[in-house]
Amino acid sequence: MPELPEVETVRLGISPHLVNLLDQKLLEVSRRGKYLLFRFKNLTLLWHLGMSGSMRVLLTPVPEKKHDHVDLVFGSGAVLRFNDPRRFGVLLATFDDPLTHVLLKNLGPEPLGPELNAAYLKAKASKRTVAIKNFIMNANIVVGVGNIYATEALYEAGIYPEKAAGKVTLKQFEVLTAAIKRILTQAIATGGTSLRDFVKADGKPGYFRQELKAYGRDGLPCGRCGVVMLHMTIGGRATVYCPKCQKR
DNA sequence: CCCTGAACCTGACCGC
DNA sequence: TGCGGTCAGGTTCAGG
Repeated sequence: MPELPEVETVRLGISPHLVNLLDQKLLEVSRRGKYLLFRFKNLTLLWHLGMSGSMRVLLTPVPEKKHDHVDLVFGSGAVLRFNDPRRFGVLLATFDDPLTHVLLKNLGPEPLGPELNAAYLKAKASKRTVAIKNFIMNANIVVGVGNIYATEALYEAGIYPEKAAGKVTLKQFEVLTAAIKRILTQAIATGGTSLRDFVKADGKPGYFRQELKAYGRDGLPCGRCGVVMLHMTIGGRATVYCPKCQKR
């Protein structure tokens, strides 16, 4: 453990660069994939919620709860409080263009923009043997499609989740692309999916859970054909599918 | 380069 | 009530 001289050396080294650095306006909160970007004049905070992170805006003081890890305190007195039981979340500052940061530079296109389309996915999937579910969950291919929404999108598109990405047809990618965009858009509109931990900034859960048609419905009848939905594990993640509606 | 599986961490839940 | 095993919304990394 560093002793006093080492601590003092650190203090002298960092102070000239950092004093007053954070005493500035938050200009914008944007998003790239699942990363939140808090843009200030001289730096950007990159903040990822991991598996279990959530953020609350507190306008009046509130006692800390278990797994509250970070407060971002504003001049107004408002506090942005970060809670993350599993601690897979990430918070770091970058002083360069955040989009060139190692965590962001290799990310694929945003799913709701025109860059995500069937032709793009078809080209990227060429010759690849990985399951289509893993493929669309790969942030280097397209960002923002996690286990819930990959499961839902493949169900809606009628594609067997373990089908090799390279064997998915252009027509299937057209249907899949439309499904991803529709599902993500609707999930955003309903505040996301709350399974246990997740709450919105106002402390309330999201309501997309009641719209889920595949995720978590193994053993229940398919809403389209009535056949019992099945469970499988792909890439270590739970996957639910309809054996009749989802084509291999 | 691609693919797979393990690792990171804590808590909830289930069966015994 | 307790214990052990399993599982969970994401991402990175080692090894083949």
